[in-house]
Amino acid sequence: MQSRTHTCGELRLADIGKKVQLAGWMENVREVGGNLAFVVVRDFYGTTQLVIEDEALLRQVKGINKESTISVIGTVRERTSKNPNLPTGEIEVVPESIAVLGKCRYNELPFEINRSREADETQRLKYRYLDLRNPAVKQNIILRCEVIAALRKAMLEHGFLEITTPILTASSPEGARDYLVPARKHPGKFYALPQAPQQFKQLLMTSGFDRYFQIAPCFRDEDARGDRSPGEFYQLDMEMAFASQEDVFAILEDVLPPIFAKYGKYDIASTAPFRRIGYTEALETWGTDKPDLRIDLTACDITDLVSDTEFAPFRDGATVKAVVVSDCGLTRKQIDKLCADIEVQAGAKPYWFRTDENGAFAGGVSKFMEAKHEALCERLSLRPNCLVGVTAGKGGQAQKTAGVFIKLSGAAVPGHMDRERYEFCWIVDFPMYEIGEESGELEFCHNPFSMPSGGLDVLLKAERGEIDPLTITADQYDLVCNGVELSSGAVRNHDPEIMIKAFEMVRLGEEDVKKKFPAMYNAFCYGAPPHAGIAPGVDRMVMLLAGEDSIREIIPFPMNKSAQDIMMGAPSEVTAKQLEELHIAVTAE
RNA sequence: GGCCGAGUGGUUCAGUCGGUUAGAACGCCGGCCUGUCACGCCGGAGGUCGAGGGUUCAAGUCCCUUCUCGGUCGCCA
Repeated sequence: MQSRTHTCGELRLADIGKKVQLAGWMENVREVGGNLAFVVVRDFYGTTQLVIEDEALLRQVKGINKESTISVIGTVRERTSKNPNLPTGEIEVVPESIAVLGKCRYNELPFEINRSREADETQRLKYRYLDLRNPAVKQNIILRCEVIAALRKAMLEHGFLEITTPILTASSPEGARDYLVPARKHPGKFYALPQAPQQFKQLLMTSGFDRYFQIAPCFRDEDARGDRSPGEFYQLDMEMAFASQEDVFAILEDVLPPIFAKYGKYDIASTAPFRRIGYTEALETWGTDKPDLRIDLTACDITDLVSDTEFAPFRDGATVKAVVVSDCGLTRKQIDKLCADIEVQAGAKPYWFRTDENGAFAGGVSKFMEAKHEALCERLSLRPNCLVGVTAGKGGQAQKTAGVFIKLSGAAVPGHMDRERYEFCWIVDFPMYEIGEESGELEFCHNPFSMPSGGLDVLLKAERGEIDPLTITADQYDLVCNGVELSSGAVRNHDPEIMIKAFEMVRLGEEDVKKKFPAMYNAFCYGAPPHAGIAPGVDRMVMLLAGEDSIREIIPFPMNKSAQDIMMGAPSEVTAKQLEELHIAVTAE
């Protein structure tokens, strides 16, 4: 026997008179008097109204708890009072019989299904299967599926092969904290879940696969953020042989804009070529390596103008940056709140002053700036009614604070942010090395797989002291959208000789390379193609497309901030027998 | 791990300067209602104010400790 002839989102005026069978969740019952009542049935596809006109049926319906699943056999009828807001609003079904398929045993739920987004998040996660009944919550999961399908289709069309790589693999010595899996057959040894398929995809290149991609699960044991799920996440991981940075950019500039235009909450998306911004320029101009280009504010260096003022934070070698927010109508109270929020995020206090309607300096640190009135007006193009954020500090602190000032004031002051669009940019020319804060010595800045721009020659020059190693950049790039780091990639270092030299710069050598990346080093000794790749985060992409602020809204079964799955009870204790088989002793209390 | 915020019926929240019986909305239960669609109207049940300690004649409110959740920084090659 058929379980249903139509879905709950399907019936229209054209179906009038048909005998149908529907199945779904009993969402609501509205009794309006006499024996007249309306029942809303919901399934994946929509809702359909049943009209109850019969005393026996009414009594039966009143005995069923909401959210039970029911099966209905009845006849489609035109409504006498239609609801234009619903796709099925012109018809209703007159049931002849209703059967309960799955009883909801509770007449009170942890939250109301259609308002679950307002409920406490812990409750939502504990009862995620109920939360997901809410069509608005479900929609993000549908979007996720559509986006992944579109990405996969586009990658295949561009000649990429999807190849899966191991989930149980070896711990990698660099990067994030690993998730470890004890090896039963090898006491004292552990597998690790991959932080990314990085080494496998490079090995695939060495094997002669020309274009690889994978919707790859990645595991990192680091603390969560609003835009960072704890534990696990997915990347559109890709790699191309005999390819340069330009080839990688061309692929993503071709693949992403149509998907953002089609599935995004906003209609406007950058088209190729995306703007390219040097890493150093990004820090100086926007105070961050992930600028939100929807905001029209930038930072300007005023160190030379204010280093001799009476104000201590601007003196003694501090860098001072200014951010001009024109046409600022914020009250004193609002400015204080803004600065307080900035201080929390930046870890340093921002200063400020403003120009009044006549262009005179007022408020905040204005009395220290007055001496340089003319020079500041010229440097910053100050007009009346500007708010000027001033940030100061050693090293990158002034930049960082200015970056947060731009981000928060751009969102807070009307007229400086065009929200309804997707603004992409590439951040390029990352430094290869930096001076480590703890060691005080030269260290890799990002990852050691990247090719130094200029290859072996620049490394040799640095070794001979002809150039400062800190000026060496890597062929490494980030893709940023609306202030979110979507992706990080690089032209890889495929040459063992350059690899060793790159390691020697940080006082390591061939043995260290072999020890840290044995498979890759060995493979590269057998003839490797130059190759490059990138790995956009799928979760963050869907989050941007859905216009959500929390990454948990676009993950079917997310963990909470503390990396717990309250619904499943993970992580959990295991039996003594399991531990014994794994040769594991738990020392924690 | 640091900092900030939150925790009050099933849910979301209010609760003034510490002062009588801790309120509202939604949900739930009962009654009424013949075209509702966030149905409406009347009535009712439902609270260890996260936990522990303290100050006080008196604590949801003040103090200390602690737990949980969220945001943020550290961290995330």
